Amino acid sequence: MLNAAELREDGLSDLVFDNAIGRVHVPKAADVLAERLREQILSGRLREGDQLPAERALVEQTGLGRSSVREALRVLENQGLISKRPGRNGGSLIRRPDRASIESSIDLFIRGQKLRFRSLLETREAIEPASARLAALHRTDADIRGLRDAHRQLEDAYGNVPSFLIANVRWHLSVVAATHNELLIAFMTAISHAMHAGTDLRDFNSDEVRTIVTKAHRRILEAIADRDADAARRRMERHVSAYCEQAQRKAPEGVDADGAGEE
Amino acid sequence: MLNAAELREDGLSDLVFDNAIGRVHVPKAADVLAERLREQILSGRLREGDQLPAERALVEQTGLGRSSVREALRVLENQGLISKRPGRNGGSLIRRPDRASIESSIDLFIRGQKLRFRSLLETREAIEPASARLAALHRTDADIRGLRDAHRQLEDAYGNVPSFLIANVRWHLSVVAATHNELLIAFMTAISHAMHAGTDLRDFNSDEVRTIVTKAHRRILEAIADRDADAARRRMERHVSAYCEQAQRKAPEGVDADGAGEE
DNA sequence: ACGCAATAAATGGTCTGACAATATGTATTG
DNA sequence: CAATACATATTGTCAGACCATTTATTGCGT
Repeated sequence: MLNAAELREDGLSDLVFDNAIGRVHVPKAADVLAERLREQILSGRLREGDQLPAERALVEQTGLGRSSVREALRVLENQGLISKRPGRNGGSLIRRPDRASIESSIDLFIRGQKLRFRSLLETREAIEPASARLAALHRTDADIRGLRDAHRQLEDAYGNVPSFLIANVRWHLSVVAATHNELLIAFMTAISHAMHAGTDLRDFNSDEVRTIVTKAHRRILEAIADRDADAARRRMERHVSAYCEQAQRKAPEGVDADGAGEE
Repeated sequence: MLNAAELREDGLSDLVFDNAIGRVHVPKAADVLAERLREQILSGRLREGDQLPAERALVEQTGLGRSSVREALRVLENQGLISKRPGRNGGSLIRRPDRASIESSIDLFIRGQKLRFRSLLETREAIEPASARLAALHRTDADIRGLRDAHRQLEDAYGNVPSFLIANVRWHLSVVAATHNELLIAFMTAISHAMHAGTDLRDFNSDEVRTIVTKAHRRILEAIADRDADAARRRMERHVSAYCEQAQRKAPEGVDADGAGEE
């Protein structure tokens, strides 16, 4: 294998390289292979459902060791580009990455950065009204059935705060699902996880709040069913911003999304 | 290591397990370790800047083989949770995941799913007006300087369509940057890459279009500088939706974002 | 005592070879 | 012919060696 060491066996070339280029980047074998395979997959030269060569075949083709090949495949698997199966006729099946990897990386980001809860609310305020509008435009009858179902669950869970919260999240996700926009769906799903974890149950502890929420949902649902994009959007905007205001009033400055209700 | 084989050395338990539980999931060693380390990092028991034990130390502590340990670390590195350095005093440094991993997973998703260009436009229509509003609310003086700088670049690039396009993207990213909302920044950055790749240069080929764009930007910038949230949002909404309409007119039904302008 | 060069040590990166676990195809046998 | 046993192909895992890279330590010359 050719690498940087051979490029500076004397002090002269050392100087040249450090001055002229600076910080020569030495890629790792596994990364190079992963990159090559990724391009082959994304460019369509390898199609979904096809099988990658077996590990040992890749070892032969690439001249790399099996550990490097395995690390490359591990990365691709992690990115949702392949899925592996052991056993005869097993191997690496080529897949198209789905929402899962987006969602997990957003989740990691939110948890890792200890993002302010306000950031989540702001993002939600951006996405949900637009989603309601798109849902009204693109919804199918099946979407409406799903929404009505989610609404029923919300009403059924009225007396149980944790269940109500879960049903609430599910309702909002149903709206986004009706947009048929995979990107918005992925964003909202990821945010929902964190929001749900970071929401203080006491926010929904009053009958009044739950009644208002349910009524607002009803009206939004009707607008979507009627394909009234403007109304859907306007109502959703009100609904979300009302909630955000309430949350802001409670915690005026940056509170972590760790869900441990203080004060 | 204990695994599924020992649970069904006779047909009886086989039946029991297949009927009662179905599809026993056997986690892989590397995934288990990665999960453990990830939780330690995210929970804060291992702090940013700390070092993970060396690979060979982890081998001893976990009882796993080095290849499994390495695959686990490779996954964590890929998720932006650690970064590795060779050499004495090298090792695995604990990091907080940044936007990079979100952006790359969104990018993979967009390319892998061959997402309709319309989906990107819709998402942009959701995010940008909200961003303009937040930028007006949260901007600092430095943000304004950055925006004016980006605006100057746009004007300078007026005559050169590819440069104009790049400066245009940069201007929009500057707006989102002024929101100081890491999540929105990550979303827009990721979408911008794909949008830029998928935009037909001819969309900006007329002087008229470029003049309109520049003027709209100017007015949005002023609103943000004046902290006029409503105006900023309204103007951005108009600006973006005008562009979307134009793009829709050109390609009324789902066109892949591969940038190869047909028709 | 000081500075610099050679050497050692610690660590990630890679290869090889072996065996285990798993899943499927194929032959064998009652 | 069906159920079972065996063969085979594949991923999963481990162990050990050696290479590459970086830093600490040592030792030597001045």
